[in-house]
Amino acid sequence: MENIDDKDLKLLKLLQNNAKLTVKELAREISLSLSPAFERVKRLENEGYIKKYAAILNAEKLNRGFTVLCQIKLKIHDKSVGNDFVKQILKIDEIVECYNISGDYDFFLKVQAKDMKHYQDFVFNTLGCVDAIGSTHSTFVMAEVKNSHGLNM
Amino acid sequence: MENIDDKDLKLLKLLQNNAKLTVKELAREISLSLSPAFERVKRLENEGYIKKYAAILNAEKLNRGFTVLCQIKLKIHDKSVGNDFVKQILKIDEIVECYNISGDYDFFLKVQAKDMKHYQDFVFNTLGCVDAIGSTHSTFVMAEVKNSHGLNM
DNA sequence: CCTGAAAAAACCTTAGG
DNA sequence: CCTAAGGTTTTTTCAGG
Repeated sequence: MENIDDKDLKLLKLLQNNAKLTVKELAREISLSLSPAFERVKRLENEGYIKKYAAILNAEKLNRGFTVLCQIKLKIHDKSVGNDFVKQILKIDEIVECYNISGDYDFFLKVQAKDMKHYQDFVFNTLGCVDAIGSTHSTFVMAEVKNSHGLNM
Repeated sequence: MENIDDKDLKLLKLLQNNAKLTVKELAREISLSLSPAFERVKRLENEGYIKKYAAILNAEKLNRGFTVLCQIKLKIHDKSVGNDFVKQILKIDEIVECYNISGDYDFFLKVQAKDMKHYQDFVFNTLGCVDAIGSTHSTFVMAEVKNSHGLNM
């Protein structure tokens, strides 16, 4: 893994916050001229520091403003059941994140639904069809206090 | 709130996945010519469907690949303590997300640290200095199974 | 690492259908 | 909604220090 300096880090911060900044603007921010700034951005992209550029969408306006944190226990802890579970999780749109976790539960899901009614339907009719699931525990998000959409550096 | 059609939805999906697509490419994908495609994107931006454009960074390469889900109970449940807590949370870099939640705990944090050692230091020296906190419970992420970095539509 | 120039591409607007 | 044109800006490359 290669090294990055303060200017690279600043570029990453700036682009994380606003991917539409032009090379000219970035160059000014890091006190370099256009060419080296451009080269740095390309290097950060090529070396994988920047995974991709994405539009951050408004979940509320797209009927996905109801966030639930859902913990899951598998019925049986073997490889094939786990693989089966993962395969199904990947196909479910409401699940935006899934982590294999330590503790009493096996998986942690972040679910984005329209509202409580939608979530109930999701639990019964979507999760309910995932055979590997033993039990679930839902925690409801009442308010989003902080969401950096990335790293704070 | 205005309505969006299938083409708008497709634009949002495409841009969520890759914000660097040109208007020409987007136009081709939704089978429209350049001008209306351009107008649609601007409309989606202006009406707030697109909150911003961001570079998605590689947490691993930036020494933030160790993810912990941390639940927090406040000492006292009054407005000033809550506000105080929130104000401090916003300033802590390792905390990338924070939600006010239902259930036994009051807040849910997603923490990105370098490694366990860094996390331990974070719990003792950073969270340890947040006066409002009554108790914490850490759940460690062993593997990221799914992360859409947005909505699945 | 830098400056500066310049080609190529994309953006954005406007006019007309 | 479309095409087409044209100015502006940005991207990208390249020569030379």
